[in-house]
Amino acid sequence: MPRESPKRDYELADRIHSAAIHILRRVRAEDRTSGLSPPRLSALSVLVFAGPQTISGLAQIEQVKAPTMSRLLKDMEYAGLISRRQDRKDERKVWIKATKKGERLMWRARERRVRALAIALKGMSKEDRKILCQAARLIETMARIDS
Amino acid sequence: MPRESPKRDYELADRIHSAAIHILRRVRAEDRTSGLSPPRLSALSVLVFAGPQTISGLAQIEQVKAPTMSRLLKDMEYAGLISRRQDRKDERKVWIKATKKGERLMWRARERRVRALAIALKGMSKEDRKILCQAARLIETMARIDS
DNA sequence: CCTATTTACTTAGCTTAGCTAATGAATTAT
DNA sequence: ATAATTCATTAGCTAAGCTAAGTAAATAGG
Repeated sequence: MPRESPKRDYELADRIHSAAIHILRRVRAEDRTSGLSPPRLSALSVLVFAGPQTISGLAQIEQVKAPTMSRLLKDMEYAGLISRRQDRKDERKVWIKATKKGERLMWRARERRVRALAIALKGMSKEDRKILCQAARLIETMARIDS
Repeated sequence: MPRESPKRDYELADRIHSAAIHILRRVRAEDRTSGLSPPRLSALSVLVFAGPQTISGLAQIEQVKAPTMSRLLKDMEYAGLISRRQDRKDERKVWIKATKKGERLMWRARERRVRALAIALKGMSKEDRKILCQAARLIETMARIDS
């Protein structure tokens, strides 16, 4: 329990928060070209990269209530991006899966999104990249620990 | 124009993006306790930490159209969080300023928000913190360069 | 075995936040 | 002087969030 220096922790947290906001702002602009809204894109992203989910499971992952997810999925199904299948054992559950079309759309969107960031990284030194890489890993670890 | 390694740039961008999402997810939960919605909190944050802005200026900073900002501010004024003053030279312009009440609310919200992150940093080694600090600085620089 | 409770999803109805289009008023350009 | 532009607002729409209430399936208790 070292508690190195509370004051600097506070400042550092502030800086990280600010940096996160700026990154996502930048990236959001790219998302608009996908034709899908951010909540739909985000839900689709889970389905594509983490596999099929039940509706309430997906709602939880996306930090949204079930009715909200239910409606998003209704529209996405209509658009041919996802498909449903009932659980064999428990007929209340509905498994949601990205369709081929949904997968293609997601990959393209992710490509654009990440490319926008990659462009910004292009001029950076090897050392700077290493720092960013390590920082990203630290944050991912941090995020996984609780919740 | 070195272009170190496009492939790894791509991966790194992906990781940073993911890290940013996780940070903001975590922090958003804190914001709910402020009683202010995220767009309002964010606009207020600009007013408190960057000083008074015109309405269209603030809209631009928040990446929102003028009518959207206009309505947000109407409600925030009603809540006593901001005040308006016409520009002396150009009577079309309206300068928006956070009130004392707005400032207090913002500081408390920021405090909670940042504290949530600071808790996660608490157990980290000096080296890890340094990496995060440098990374945050790099990202801020990166974000300021274009747009 | 039947009833009661819980769980998964949907529907209905509300609020907030985003947008565009159109308006009014002030400024700038021709 | 008039035309074009700029700043803010209003009106009216859509999307996305919520809660409350409803249906159907699964589970628990007596």
